[in-house]
Amino acid sequence: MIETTKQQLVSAASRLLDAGGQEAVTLRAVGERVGVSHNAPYRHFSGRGALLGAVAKRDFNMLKQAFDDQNSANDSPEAALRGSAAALIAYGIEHKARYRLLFSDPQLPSDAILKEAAFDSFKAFSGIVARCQQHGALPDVDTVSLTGVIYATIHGAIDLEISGRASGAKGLGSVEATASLLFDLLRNHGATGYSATRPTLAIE
Amino acid sequence: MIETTKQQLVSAASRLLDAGGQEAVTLRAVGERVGVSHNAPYRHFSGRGALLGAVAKRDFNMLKQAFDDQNSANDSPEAALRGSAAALIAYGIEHKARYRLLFSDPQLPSDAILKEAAFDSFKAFSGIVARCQQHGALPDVDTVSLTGVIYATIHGAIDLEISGRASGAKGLGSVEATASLLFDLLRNHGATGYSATRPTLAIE
DNA sequence: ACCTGAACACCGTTCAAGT
DNA sequence: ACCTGAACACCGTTCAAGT
Repeated sequence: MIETTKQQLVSAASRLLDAGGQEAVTLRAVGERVGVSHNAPYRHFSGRGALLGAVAKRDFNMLKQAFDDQNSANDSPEAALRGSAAALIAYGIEHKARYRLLFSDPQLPSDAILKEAAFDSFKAFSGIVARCQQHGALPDVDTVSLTGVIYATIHGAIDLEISGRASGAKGLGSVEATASLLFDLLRNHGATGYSATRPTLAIE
Repeated sequence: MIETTKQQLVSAASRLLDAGGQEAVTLRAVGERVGVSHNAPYRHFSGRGALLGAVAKRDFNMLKQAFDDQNSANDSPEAALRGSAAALIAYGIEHKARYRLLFSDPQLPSDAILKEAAFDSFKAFSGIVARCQQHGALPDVDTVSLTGVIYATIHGAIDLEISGRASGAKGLGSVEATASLLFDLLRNHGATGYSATRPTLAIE
């Protein structure tokens, strides 16, 4: 399965994000990796922003898949929730610049297609939260609002971590510990040694 | 009280952040606002990054002051907590690019002085959390870890909001609603119509 | 339909020079 | 001590031209 030039450009941009962050993704560097000139990308994307948007769309789809996989692989809804959180955290830690592109970059031009991909991944996560509520593992409040709290907490913890804000002498635990504490508190202080299924991510 | 050239450069950078975001803060635009050449800033800062660091330090100090003010103005610890959250949220909404600079920009060069300013504001917030725990308004777990959860949630909600990620058809409530729901849930589902002292921010 | 090379406007930074 | 103007390397983007 060989990649088209367009797909190669997206892959090259993803690798450059991992290697050197946003600033490393210049059209000249992307072109060089693929073996085309620095303005060949304009034949496939309207500009640098649209290329980054394509990276984001691809990763949103992979995250949705990871959430769906957790949902299928775990009989316990709480295990699916913790496993999904772990998958998102792993993605953030291992692909900092890409995580920020998807969840934190205000410049990212989001067309309808990208918005849909982002919403689909959110829906998959939200569905797991709803399952937890039905099993009594999470409080019985409005599902979307509750998902908002959980999503915000995990995102905030990841973002503070990968932006270096948590590394100060703040004594903050790992991102996993923060997420785990939230889940425990939402279960009414029922601290457990619970361990979710180890997440697998099909992201290069 | 006239500003020194150095202070004028910091103020100009802050206003440019508010008006046009990070990309609008070019040394040429900063210099023009102050009435100096585009490389005059190098006489006061080691470069663009250090100038932005000075903006961040100033704002961290103002936020610490806002938290301390909330702590003094409210007899109820929970009112101080909700007021501090509201102050942080208001700063984020009204100064999006500056908020991101302080709490989310991985490029921001953080020397020891800036780290200390950031830590001091975190400590002020953490002290309010501790007061809430003593009054039974928050669960009796490790204070720093609990502050980490609360801080992550508020930061995550603000960041998703100002990066446009919450505006999709996700049905998410306002940032205030997300923070308020967290506080309610941490009090064991005790939903209240609680209203904190309106925060005031001494930020231009 | 897809790509190239030159060119343009813009940027951060450096440096020699001025007061 | 503080500032200026020219210059450099780099960038995204545009455009005329090639196949």
